[in-house]
Amino acid sequence: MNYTIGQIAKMKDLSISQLRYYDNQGLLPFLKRTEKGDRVFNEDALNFLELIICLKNTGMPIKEIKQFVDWSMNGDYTTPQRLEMIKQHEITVLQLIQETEENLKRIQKKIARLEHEMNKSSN
Amino acid sequence: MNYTIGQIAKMKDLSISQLRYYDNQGLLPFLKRTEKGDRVFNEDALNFLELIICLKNTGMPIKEIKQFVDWSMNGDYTTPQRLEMIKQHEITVLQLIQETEENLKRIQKKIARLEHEMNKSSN
DNA sequence: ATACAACCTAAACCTAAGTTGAGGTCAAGT
DNA sequence: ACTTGACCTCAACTTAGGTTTAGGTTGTAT
Repeated sequence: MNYTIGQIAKMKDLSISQLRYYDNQGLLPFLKRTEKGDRVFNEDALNFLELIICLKNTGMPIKEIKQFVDWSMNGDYTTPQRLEMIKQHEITVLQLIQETEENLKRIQKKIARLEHEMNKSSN
Repeated sequence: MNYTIGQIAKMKDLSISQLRYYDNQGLLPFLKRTEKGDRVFNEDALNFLELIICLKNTGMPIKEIKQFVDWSMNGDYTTPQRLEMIKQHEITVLQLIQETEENLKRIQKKIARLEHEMNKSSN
């Protein structure tokens, strides 16, 4: 199945200009074009894009994602580099989750205090 | 106990210019100054700062934090607004954690595939 | 006395991650 | 024929969140 940039934008909840921006930054080198020049996403492209979105949404900067993509296009001998990068990113994400959970606790404590305060002042 | 901006920066792992920037954006209205003009953080200020850092690190934009701070300085009748805002933020953070956990799974699958690929090519 | 460190302000500068605008191509429907 | 919609490029613009720079004050150690 093939998709246009507009269809992908809707599916993945990104803007069209965001997708074009990623392409310009070299994040989507696997994209084909029609004779007319329109970008074409096939299943493989969609799959790769999903990985890229995943890395982006977990805080990896675009430059770093580009390095990963460049390695991916460079064949199997780059597997060790990619593996190392993504393992490091896994650690980062695990830390992020943990810190966010601690922050969540603090937020919930604050909620409890504000609720207590509301009950007081309603008397 | 009172602290200087430099001490706070080290404690909270922020830059001094970041703290001054937050102050300029109106995030630290509780700060006192010495006669000389130096910022002074006391225990209350430190506590409030920690909440602000917590909101910031869970993705709340500075403008929104400022709204919260403004309400906080405006006395008890703003408790409902503050409560509503922070409850909404709790939901956002819960969603963020969940999405990040899903992304983590995808990253771990990718790691597994890359490791598999390395084993193959080492034969 | 003088040098150094730690603080200050205001304004200019910077980077990442996009968005917007002008001007253009093409295919489909009326 | 012509309008509409979906795509295109390239360059300029925007926004958030800071950092840097230049110039200045103050308190402490040598």
